[in-house]
Amino acid sequence: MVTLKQLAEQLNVSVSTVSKALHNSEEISKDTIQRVKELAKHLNYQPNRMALSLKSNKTKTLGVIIPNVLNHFFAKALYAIEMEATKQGYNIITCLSNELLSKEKESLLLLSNGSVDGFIMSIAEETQVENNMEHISAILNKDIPVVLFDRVAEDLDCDKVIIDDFGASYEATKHLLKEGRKHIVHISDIDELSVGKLRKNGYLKAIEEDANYKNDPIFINIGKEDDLEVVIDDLFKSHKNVDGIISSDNTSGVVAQHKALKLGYNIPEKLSIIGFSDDNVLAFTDPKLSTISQHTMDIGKATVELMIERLNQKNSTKHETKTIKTKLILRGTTK
Amino acid sequence: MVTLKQLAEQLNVSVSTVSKALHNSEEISKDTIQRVKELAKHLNYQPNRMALSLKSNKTKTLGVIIPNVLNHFFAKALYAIEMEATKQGYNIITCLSNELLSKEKESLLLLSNGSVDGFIMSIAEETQVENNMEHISAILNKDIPVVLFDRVAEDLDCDKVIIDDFGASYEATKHLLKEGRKHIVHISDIDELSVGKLRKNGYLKAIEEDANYKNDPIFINIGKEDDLEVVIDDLFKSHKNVDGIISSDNTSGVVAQHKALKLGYNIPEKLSIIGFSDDNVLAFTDPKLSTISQHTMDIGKATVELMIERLNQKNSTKHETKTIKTKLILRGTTK
DNA sequence: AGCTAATTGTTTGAGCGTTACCATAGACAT
DNA sequence: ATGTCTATGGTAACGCTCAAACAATTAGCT
Repeated sequence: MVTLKQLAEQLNVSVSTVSKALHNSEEISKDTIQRVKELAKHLNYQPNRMALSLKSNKTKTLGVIIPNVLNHFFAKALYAIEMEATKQGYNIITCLSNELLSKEKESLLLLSNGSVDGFIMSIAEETQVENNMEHISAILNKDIPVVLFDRVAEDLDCDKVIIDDFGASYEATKHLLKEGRKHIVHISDIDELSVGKLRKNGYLKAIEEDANYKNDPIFINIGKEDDLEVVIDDLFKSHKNVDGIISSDNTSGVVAQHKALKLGYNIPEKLSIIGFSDDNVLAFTDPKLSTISQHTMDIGKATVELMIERLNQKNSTKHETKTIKTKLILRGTTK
Repeated sequence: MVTLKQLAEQLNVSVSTVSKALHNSEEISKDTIQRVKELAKHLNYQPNRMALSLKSNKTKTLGVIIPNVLNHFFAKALYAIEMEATKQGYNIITCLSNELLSKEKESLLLLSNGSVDGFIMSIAEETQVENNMEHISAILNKDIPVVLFDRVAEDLDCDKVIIDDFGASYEATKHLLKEGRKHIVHISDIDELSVGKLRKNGYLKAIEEDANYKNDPIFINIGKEDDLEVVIDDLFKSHKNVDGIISSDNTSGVVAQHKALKLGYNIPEKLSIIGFSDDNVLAFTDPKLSTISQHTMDIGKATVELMIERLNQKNSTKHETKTIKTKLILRGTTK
């Protein structure tokens, strides 16, 4: 890499002159500025990032910790985060916690040595289950900003971006109730997660509020070890009269639809399905799955925006929680 | 952040003593070493990454440039790369080219200022279409190592990790021929990509070699603007007698299967399907889709391994191209 | 005992590539 | 002379490491 020193030597001026010239300093003569810039361009000079960071104590880099990139929601969030960060002149260092507390801890630790200006993260499952947030508090105590998205923790004092999981689920369930459904099932593979609980409660609330709904709520939990398809097969075996399904993740709604069609359920006449899904699954469904759109791009964007704001006025201002609107998109699997 | 200087002041020794003590230098007395380490631990000292990098001219960071994270193959590759990099003590800065030459160029440029020790990348579609590799050569000329995976460029002199696209497609087609299929279609949404061409040619070769196969090859190209579902509907309309399908991407095989089943095709009795798919789509298929497994985890791992090798012996050794084995996995959509 | 020589433990200083601040040299005006 | 520009150079600092210098002790030798 070409350095200021090399430019200075070739031009027979001092390093500081070169530095100033490249910054268009008033102190330097037009002529010198031009000579310096020409050579710099010619030699393809780029200021060394590490030296800059060392000097300024800013890295222009964000640490992004994602529980699972193979989950479409997080892949899309990463996509949105990368886009917005790039737009704002930041790079992202991506770490995957793989839902493990240990990996999350390690990433946080390893990057808190001046590698990044702040962290954007969604909390790993294990971390939420064990409710162990010390590693995150530790980062906050070091005055490194953290913005949480989607899976957040109540008691962490930092910026957050969430959706109204409770409300979205409540609304979707209400819709099924309005259709007159009497046996509505809630399927979830994220029962222990904050968002999972909220979605479940939204469903529950809607059902409990409905005076005409006489049946008990039905919760189907997909455990880590469970085979989604088997669980859903079992569901239809044990609950032949199910006529509404709310799925709290991207895939189980689709699988439920497939299984139901195979069993001869008439969708949406006899059975309605709504999934917390992205449109990447639509091509696999017929009729097209009705979904709760999470506006993942907006989530990612808002996350980065909050972070940058925070970085630009580190101290002051109270922490903010931004709620991104969801949207119930009715397609072919609902009436 | 705590610095050596702060430790030194508190302990009344010089900065270099502290530095050496933390490195267990022989020169420092046991006693001092212990005192230093205790305080360091107590104050949670972490060496400043930027200072280290500036000094050593190593960042322990890799730039990873991915064409599209929403594509499951790349998400999985990213996953594998992150895992292996972390294992080897490297961080990754992730950039998404979104299939654009301009974005790819920019990422390469921005990170080549000492931000990373090397680049791992799969080439953007636009870059391959325009066959413009100058930005990558430029990086190589700067002596920054690059490892390409999956989508590579013949004439770039660097390490590469690929699969035998031609062979895999050839083998899969052969299988369909062995089943006695007479109207085999090749569906692709990556026709302009190096890998797309190879897969197509593998299919073609197998068909041409088969003396008993009398029909013309049938190529279905999914363009950027096309609606996959519409194109596949059209396929079945215009080629009612299709009895074999090779799909060169993760989703079109699945969609083809759905459409075919809906139209009443008997799978696999009357129609066989093989996709270049990962197992994430299996839950959406019934019978289960037969696939060419690309061993994406191995690809990612090999990529990082090649990179680390290269970094550890920068000069010397000729560049290597590693071919990861594929595997034809026959499930329910083939006989 | 009295000297050098080796050993031990520490400090000094330079340098990685930058930038910010301060200093200085020369030209010119007062 | 003194002051005021203009254009440039020098130095320190960011946090770290490494080579070299140094001081203080200990060992070795006559």
